[in-house]
Amino acid sequence: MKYFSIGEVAAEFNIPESTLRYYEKKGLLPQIERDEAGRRLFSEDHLGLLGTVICLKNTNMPISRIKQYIDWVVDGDTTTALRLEMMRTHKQAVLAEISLMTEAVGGIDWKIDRYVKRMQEKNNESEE
Amino acid sequence: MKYFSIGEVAAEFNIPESTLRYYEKKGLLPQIERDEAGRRLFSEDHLGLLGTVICLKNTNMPISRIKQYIDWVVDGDTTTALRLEMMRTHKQAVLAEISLMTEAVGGIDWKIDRYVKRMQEKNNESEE
DNA sequence: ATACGACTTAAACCGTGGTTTAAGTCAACA
DNA sequence: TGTTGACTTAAACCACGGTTTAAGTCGTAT
Repeated sequence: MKYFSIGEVAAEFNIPESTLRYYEKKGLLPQIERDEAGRRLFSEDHLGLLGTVICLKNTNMPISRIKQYIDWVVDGDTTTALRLEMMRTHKQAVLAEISLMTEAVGGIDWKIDRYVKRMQEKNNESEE
Repeated sequence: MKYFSIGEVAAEFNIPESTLRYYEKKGLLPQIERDEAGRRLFSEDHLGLLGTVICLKNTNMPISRIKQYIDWVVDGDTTTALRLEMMRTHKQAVLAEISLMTEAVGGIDWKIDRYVKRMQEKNNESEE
């Protein structure tokens, strides 16, 4: 099985190594092996897990909750129902936030329109 | 002109009074008048401004940048072009974040599907 | 008169999510 | 042999966005 150094993983996902260490410490990347010199060896599984962590982070799930999810993943198939429920709940929260932001974009557009018109008026005046 | 107490504004927008005081201190709500006893008097204009602040906050604009925007509003029409550019830039950032989240919802959906199937399999097994 | 509720202040405090620092280990290359 | 470069650790530090605390001032209702 192929393993990756922390530097490779950091480059691959374009995040600082310090963040990877921080995630491990917080329990988001469990059971990372080490080589003889104590250096982390990330497996393919860890890359997948990290992808999931980043996905959840991108949707503003707090670290403590991501940890809960990862703990359940580690626990195996007995936690499928719990994970399913968490993902369904989270999806609803994300959709709610997307609508909030989409609504706000409407307000921003409204301002943009006003400013564009104001700029046009200013230009017209200067041509008179 | 009608004025509103901090309690009324807090209730209207459903945010703590402490947050309104914090926003004033940070410069997001400028030129709030006071009554003889030193209590804040929010004008209708302030309600509008607060709506804008909340809109920008809902789209994750940092306080320092919201303050810049408000400063420009206070400066008047000479800053229209600056505000226009800021709103256009911000809109692009918000749209980018919305797509990031929308993409993440795809990943979440994928997990939901897997877990649903896994649950169904488990139920089938228990019926054998 | 007094007690209550709504308000005031400055300053201290808090959780979140990392980032930075300092000191050290190790492998490989000149 | 010695000096890079990639890694290790624990602990300190940071920005952000508020929230809480403590002590005090009003206006009004009983």
